[in-house]
Amino acid sequence: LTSQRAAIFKAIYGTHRHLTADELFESIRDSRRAGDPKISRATVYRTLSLMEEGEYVESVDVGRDHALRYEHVLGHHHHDHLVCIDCGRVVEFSDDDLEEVQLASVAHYGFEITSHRLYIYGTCPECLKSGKSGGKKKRRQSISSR
Amino acid sequence: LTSQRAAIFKAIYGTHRHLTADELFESIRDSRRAGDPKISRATVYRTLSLMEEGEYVESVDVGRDHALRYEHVLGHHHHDHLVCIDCGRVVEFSDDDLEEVQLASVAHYGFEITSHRLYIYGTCPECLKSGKSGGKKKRRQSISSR
DNA sequence: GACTAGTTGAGATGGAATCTCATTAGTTAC
DNA sequence: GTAACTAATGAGATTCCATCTCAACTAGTC
Repeated sequence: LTSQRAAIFKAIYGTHRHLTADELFESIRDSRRAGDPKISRATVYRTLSLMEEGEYVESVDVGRDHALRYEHVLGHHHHDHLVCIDCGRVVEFSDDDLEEVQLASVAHYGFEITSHRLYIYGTCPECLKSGKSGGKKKRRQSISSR
Repeated sequence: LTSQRAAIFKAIYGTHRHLTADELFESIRDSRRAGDPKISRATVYRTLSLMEEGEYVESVDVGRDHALRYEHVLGHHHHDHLVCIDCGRVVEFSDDDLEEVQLASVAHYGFEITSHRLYIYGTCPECLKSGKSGGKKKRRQSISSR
């Protein structure tokens, strides 16, 4: 465990935000705190891979046109995302039954399942109330990840 | 409707495979069939965006280290995707129970649900057999779960 | 101190997708 | 038929995220 790795660890476990590798890199590089070492992007990426493999962090793919974000995972539970197509609001949710049914659905294909990604799109209560839905579609939303 | 667009349309509706923009581009460029026009990558990407917006095709995100794949969507029933993170193979599946459980999971948030996307990632039986799957690929695969 | 193994930093590289802008094709007006 | 407009195209440059390369560094061992 080098001082670079410790700094990354500290940064990720010290916030509840979902950080990108680059945000992490910049925050450590620009930090004036004592003990924060010199660091390079390569090290951040390498360390995040290691941490992901060791299941200390998890990456969240917010869409093809955004960098991956990372969240710490010790003491946290898996969740999916409910997205408002009008205002872009994201709600996290989780449901163990759902997880089970998902796995059951594909069991007979013989894959070794490692992960999944579920996005549910709709209009949130606030947007429904303000009645604007049905207006302009979010052209990018359909791409789900561009 | 230009001849380029027609060629793209024809190519995508002429197969059940899930093609990447680049595969599409190459197949049209290299085609010696009469009527297939000169084409550029930019046109392919532009046309795919248009077709997606018009709901003629849908993009399938096979993972961060693979290009997006496209499938035609007219005359098809909703389905989800089971994706091999090693070879990129995509299996379509659908399960009405799963759909119901999904809706039930988020019912209490008060959203008016319009659509969803579910990708389940794993290693397909063939790749499992060829045994290479512990190797280098793992890290790139981005996940929002597990 | 010299050997070895593992880690690091800076910049080069890679791949997918987008953008720029001059050229071309298609329409309409006269 | 052709001049004037408008829209679409192609080639290559560009962007962005992520990975790779490789020389320099560190830490532990003998």
